[in-house]
Amino acid sequence: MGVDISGILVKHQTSIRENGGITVSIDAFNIIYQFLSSIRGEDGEPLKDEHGNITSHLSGIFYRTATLLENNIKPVYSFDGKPYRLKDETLKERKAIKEKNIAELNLAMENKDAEKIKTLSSRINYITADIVSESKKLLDMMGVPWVQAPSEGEAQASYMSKVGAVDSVISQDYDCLLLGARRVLRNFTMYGRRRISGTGKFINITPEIIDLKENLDNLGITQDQLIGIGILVGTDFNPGIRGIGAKTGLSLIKKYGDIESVLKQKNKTIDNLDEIKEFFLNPPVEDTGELKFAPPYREKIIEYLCAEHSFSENRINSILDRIEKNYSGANQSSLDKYF
DNA sequence: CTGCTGGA
DNA sequence: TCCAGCAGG
Repeated sequence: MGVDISGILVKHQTSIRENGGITVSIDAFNIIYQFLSSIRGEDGEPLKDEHGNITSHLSGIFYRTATLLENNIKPVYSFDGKPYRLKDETLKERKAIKEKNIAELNLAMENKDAEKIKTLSSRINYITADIVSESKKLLDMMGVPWVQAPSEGEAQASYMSKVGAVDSVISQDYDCLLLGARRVLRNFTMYGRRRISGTGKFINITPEIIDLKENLDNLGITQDQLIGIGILVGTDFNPGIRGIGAKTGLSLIKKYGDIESVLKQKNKTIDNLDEIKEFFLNPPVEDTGELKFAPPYREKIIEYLCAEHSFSENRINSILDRIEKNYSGANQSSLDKYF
């Protein structure tokens, strides 16, 4: 997914603890999609409340956000607006369906459920307008700000790190670096072992931090050249040049100076090259005002998650207790002011 | 994905 | 006490 320039990047192992106090941006659609495909019950379906409404996104957002807040990390969620004009909607949709089917297929294979494997292709999940509005509503109740990106949420999230509105972007995608994010945190809330899909094997996952300036200095290239490497390798907007991976891309860009010269030497073309470059250099984004955080509004959250959506009151209360430790100085008037 | 629990 | 495996909604 995204731009695979992993092979040329310097990464540092980090931990949630040593990042206490920072502010981070998160591409909301990206993680909601992950939650919908990975938070599932034994039947392989997303979690649902007693009325049959999907709740995997609420579960994921609540627990993920809580983990960050408990560690004194302040998240801002960036929601997709209009897709960038270069994004091929049909391809994007097919890609999403494919990814979901792969995730479900892995699950079915683990369960050795032959019948389920057959029905996979007919089951498709979309991020609906309800899922989006429910997610925003929960964030409001948790006192966590979100921004509506004019276009791609990832571009907006990266821009906030670029201009210092947040410290880092939490993302698995290296696209953020092409988009100018100063720092990217990967595997940030994962700890210990993670199952490799399909196989029964586990690998150790550790959070890592990637610093843009450090990497540009280390590689001896400019931001424009990094973008050139990314486009040669392939982005969401172009398939990339066959035979060019991150390392080859780097040496070609360093040898010839820019992507145009590389393409000329290789006698290749990339459709919409200028527009793709423009997207990474100057994507549609907006300056955000002051990001306001507030203590979670316990009664509203209990009402929403437990009464309306069948979550366990014990569980939600104990998580809220943990979050509230970071807001011990807050008083009732600040709560009233916020809502 | 993350919390919780029961067996070692 | 620890962590693998299961439950959550």
